[in-house]
Amino acid sequence: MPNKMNSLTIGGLARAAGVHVETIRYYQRRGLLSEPQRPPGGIRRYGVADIERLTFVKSAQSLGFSLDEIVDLLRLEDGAHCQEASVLAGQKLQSVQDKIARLARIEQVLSDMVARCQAQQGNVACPLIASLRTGISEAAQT
Amino acid sequence: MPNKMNSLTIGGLARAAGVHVETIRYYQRRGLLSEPQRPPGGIRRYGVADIERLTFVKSAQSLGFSLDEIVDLLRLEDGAHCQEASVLAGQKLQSVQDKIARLARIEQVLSDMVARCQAQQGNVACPLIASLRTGISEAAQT
DNA sequence: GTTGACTCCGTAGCTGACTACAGGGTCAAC
DNA sequence: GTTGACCCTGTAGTCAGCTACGGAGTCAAC
Repeated sequence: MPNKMNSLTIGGLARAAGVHVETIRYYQRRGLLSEPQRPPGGIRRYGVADIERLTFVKSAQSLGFSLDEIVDLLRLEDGAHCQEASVLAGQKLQSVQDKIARLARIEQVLSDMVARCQAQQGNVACPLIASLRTGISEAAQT
Repeated sequence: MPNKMNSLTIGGLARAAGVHVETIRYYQRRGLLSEPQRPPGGIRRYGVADIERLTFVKSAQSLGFSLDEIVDLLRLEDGAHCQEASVLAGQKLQSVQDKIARLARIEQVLSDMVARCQAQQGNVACPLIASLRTGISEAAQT
């Protein structure tokens, strides 16, 4: 998929993605986004793919990935050879599944709480800490 | 649940929770962990509940929550009145569900990739960016 | 009762992830 | 063909979240 209609300036890209121009440059330095070729005596242009890439970076960040980890994810996106890639993908898969499992437990506790709050008054428990207690022991709920 | 056997020094707590002593003090200043009463001319002691609380903070951080957001979660844990609490819990629930949804899409793409890499050789696609494309449009896969 | 490890408190420094200039070049609309 | 908005490069500053350090006090084992 090449660049179709790369017509955005860096400022336009920033507005479209909801980030600052300086953030885009910073990401380029960090290797999260490539710098398009600059025409001699001209300025660089960006396309829709760049907007989506930035949006992905921001989304992944809010899921608890560091920029270095996001570089890894983008390496997979950009296509690497199966040999190395599937090892990396396996590791990322593991960490994603782990995050999902922990979030699911938090979700359970929160939705229980909201439901019980609707049903009764006063105080209801919200055992978030217990929900993530190390062992993933689903027995033991005294 | 009161403090049963609060026998840890701050150093012991730090070791047990896998954080630095300074981090604990920092969290106390930020309101994530309370400072136990210091006996006159003595030192503070901590218990198992503190270990679990620290572990929860670290876990929540890796799920993309800021310390301020974790303070909110801990407010729910510590018990507030239903009126205010359920509004807050509802907001948190929303953001947790959103995170889970995005992570589930990433999981799908990664596990597909790993599976296809096992089945064939060469390069396989890994459309992570597309998986989070805004609209949650599950049609349109050109 | 001394000593070595540790606590307490305050303040300063570091890292990751931006964010803000400054000074010069480019573009497009008049 | 000028002007105002914007781009480019580089470097410095900011903010969240720690991390390190200094000097005085506390504890427990000898």
